[in-house]
Amino acid sequence: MGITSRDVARLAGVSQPTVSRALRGDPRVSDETVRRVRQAAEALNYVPSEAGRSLSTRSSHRIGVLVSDLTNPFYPHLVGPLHDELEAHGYRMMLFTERSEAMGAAERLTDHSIDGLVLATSTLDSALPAELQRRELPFVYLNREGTTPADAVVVDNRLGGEQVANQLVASGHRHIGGIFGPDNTSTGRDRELGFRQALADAGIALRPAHTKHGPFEFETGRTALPELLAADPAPTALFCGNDVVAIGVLDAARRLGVQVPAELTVIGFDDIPMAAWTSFELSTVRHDLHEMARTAARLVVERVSGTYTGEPRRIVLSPRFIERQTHATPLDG
Amino acid sequence: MGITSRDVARLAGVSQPTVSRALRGDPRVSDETVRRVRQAAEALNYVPSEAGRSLSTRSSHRIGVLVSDLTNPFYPHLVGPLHDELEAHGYRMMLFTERSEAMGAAERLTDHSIDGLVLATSTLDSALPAELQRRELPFVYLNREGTTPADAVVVDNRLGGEQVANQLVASGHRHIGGIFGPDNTSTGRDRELGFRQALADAGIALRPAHTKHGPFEFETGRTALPELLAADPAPTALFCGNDVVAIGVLDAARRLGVQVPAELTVIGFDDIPMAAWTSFELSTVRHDLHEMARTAARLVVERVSGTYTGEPRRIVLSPRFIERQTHATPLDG
DNA sequence: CGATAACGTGCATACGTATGAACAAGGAGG
DNA sequence: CCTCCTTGTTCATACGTATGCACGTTATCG
Repeated sequence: MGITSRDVARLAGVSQPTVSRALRGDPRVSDETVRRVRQAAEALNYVPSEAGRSLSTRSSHRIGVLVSDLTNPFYPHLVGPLHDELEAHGYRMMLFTERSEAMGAAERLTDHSIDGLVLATSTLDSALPAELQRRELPFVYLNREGTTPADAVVVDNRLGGEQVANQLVASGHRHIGGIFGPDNTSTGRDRELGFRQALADAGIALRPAHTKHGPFEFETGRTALPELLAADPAPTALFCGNDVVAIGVLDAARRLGVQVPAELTVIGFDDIPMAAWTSFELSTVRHDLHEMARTAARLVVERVSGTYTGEPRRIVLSPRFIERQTHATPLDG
Repeated sequence: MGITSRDVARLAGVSQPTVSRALRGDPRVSDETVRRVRQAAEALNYVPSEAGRSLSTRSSHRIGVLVSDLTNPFYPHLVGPLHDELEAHGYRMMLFTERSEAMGAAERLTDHSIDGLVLATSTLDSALPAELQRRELPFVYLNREGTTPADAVVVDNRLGGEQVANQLVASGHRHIGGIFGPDNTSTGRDRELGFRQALADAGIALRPAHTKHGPFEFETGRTALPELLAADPAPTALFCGNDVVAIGVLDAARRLGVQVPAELTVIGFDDIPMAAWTSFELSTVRHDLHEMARTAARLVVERVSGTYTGEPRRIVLSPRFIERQTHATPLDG
């Protein structure tokens, strides 16, 4: 079986509580005792049991992170900084990769193995946030936000959508299309909203035949492109829900022999590292993924530690248009 | 504070142990009592505390999975199936993303928050496996294996390397190069070994100026290509340590204006989904990632549950060459 | 009808750690 | 010389669940 603090106590010739205090740096323990306990712990390879500690302190010092699908290249770039920032605050990250926020997710999250949660893939219609609130598990929205009020760290997605629309209009595009994210995500909805609004303000129509909706996945872009190009007139520019979708479009364009950007302008959103690959050189909307993740970590830590107990906070980061090689004036301009 | 089994017991008018038994499906509890307990638990939103359960049963029903870097597209494809298969066996996955198997990793892994571990990124010179063995934490090597004996699920990497060499030779290539993985990984080493052996058997030299080593990352391929092409004569074919490296090479080739496969044949290893994208159409060596992950999950579950207690097992999966569009006969053939 | 078995439930306790309170030993001050 | 404080340690117990064992009840059989 495992080594317990009792074993260490026996070897060091002290009581179990003294072992606990010595190793946790309680100032009431004498230096000499600390030395003896440390030595004994070392000799036995003692590692305190997290289960015991959690039970006793009623806190696990772990923060959950819920993402949907790690094979989507977007999420790993969020998870890394989250891990590091939580670590820096003395918390450990516990990653949950629920495909869907399925039945039972709330139960699994509230079994006291985490003190708080970062929701990175919440949908607007999800029942999970309300359920978490009811069960009093502190949580923070990251990237996407839901309808239940809670701390949130997001990008100004409307502004990003506007920036893209303005760029396209300024470049002379008049047949503009969009492959938007799911309606039940705040990111998908707001990017589309801002984009549509700015186009409308510029007096440019966005035809239904030039738009699609779909999950933020490679396949969405890949399958959408041929369908959109079948429209008459075909769009000369496409705004994609995020970079992963845009890269799917670029991949499909290659397959179809469509020249980008000569025949088609493609714009993404997020500026993940892959967007900068020579194979894609994707024009996109950049925001600071790392900063976003770090901020979310900070907020959730403040919640679980009780450092902050006030009203929900909403941190909004600013996006910026990044011009690369998938962006040009239209042939028929 | 949280709802405990005592609260449920009080509401249902039974004792705490009965609640435990009722919810865990102990056959000794009467149907009527089960019904009452269930109802009370439901009404209170009771979720059993994992910490309490772990402490009492001395097992967490959690399996750790240690990977280095999730932004490497290879790993998410391993993690997904692992998660599902562990789930199917009644275990939960706990993902650890240590950048390095740093000091203290062994301690964090042996704090009894996991019953066993899947090592997906072990290096040959790592001290971690030996340390885990000393601390008696069951573990399984996945994809890569180490020197400390333990269950392992791997690909026949030597055979894969041989297959690539034979293909290149059969296609008429004589100036062949390689961008191999790190020497301290079993995958890097074995693929290189098989490749070199088969070339030697065919009487074809592998010049030092045509080879490089580096981590299994995009950047490795991207930076290596120009250096290798500077050799005289330049290689007409390159075997890459894995797909991610090969995609880095393809990306660099695009930047340099090198035509693939007309001027350069590029071969990868793993057949991750991205290899099949139109943008790459990478010829590669396929093995069953999902099967590999599922098998590792099975082995580690057998270990922690005590179903299997015998000698270490080594499961070897067979690779198969997949011909796509980055593979042709050389111009100077 | 009494002995016995089968069934259902409660009691006591273990798991490993942390912590408030009690306590022992020693030193300072009156 | 007694009191009071300081310092370092131990005692007792809590945390929430699971489980061996004892116990009570009812059905079963001789």
